[in-house]
Amino acid sequence: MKGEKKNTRPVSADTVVVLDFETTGLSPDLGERPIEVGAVLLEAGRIIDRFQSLMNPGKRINSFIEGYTGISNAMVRKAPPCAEVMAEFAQFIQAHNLVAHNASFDQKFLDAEFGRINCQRQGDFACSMLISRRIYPDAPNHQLGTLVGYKRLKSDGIFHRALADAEMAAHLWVALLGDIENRYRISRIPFPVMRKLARTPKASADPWLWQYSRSHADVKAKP
DNA sequence: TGCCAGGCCCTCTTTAGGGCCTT
Repeated sequence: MKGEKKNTRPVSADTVVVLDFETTGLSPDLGERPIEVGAVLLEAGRIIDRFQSLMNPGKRINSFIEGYTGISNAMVRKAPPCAEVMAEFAQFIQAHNLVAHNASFDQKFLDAEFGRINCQRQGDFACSMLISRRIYPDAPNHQLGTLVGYKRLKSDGIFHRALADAEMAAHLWVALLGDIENRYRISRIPFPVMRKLARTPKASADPWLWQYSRSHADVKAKP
């Protein structure tokens, strides 16, 4: 698929790229590589562009990953190499801020692959999983698929494929923003505040958000 | 041959251990 069109959307406070990697394993430090990347560009809570590509990791995919993702060695054999795909992906994400579910995982792989092609990430990462743990403490668990069901979010029923997971994470991100803004009566919560929320100790996240709400009363009232 | 990550978060904690989450 790649980008539906060349992404020239200007970076703004209202744009964020939600991304997901499928990989050969858990850690690039152990030589694992991506086999697929999927991402969507959100603008003011709406998906306005998509990116998806398989890539050839230059190593065999083990049977667990083949079963887990449905991505086979035969599928990636004819795919472009990681370096080519990641160079295109860098054009897609530009300097937009980034979101992923368990972002530390995707950040590791993105930075490792960008390092291989001498490319530098400009946007900051926020983690929908860490924020979900703070905003949805009563969810059965905080796996992406569970949260999609818990919040009755849109899903095409495909899991563990990069674009499908990125789209679900995007819907979750929009739900988080809406629920925080409604619960704490904040008109628009900035991306840096979401990043700070993810790093706020879980037990103090609720009072911290109320404090933030009170200190930003000038933007509290919704039209 | 067998094993391999790492940050977060809770608790039977803090001089630690184990589950969660990502593939």
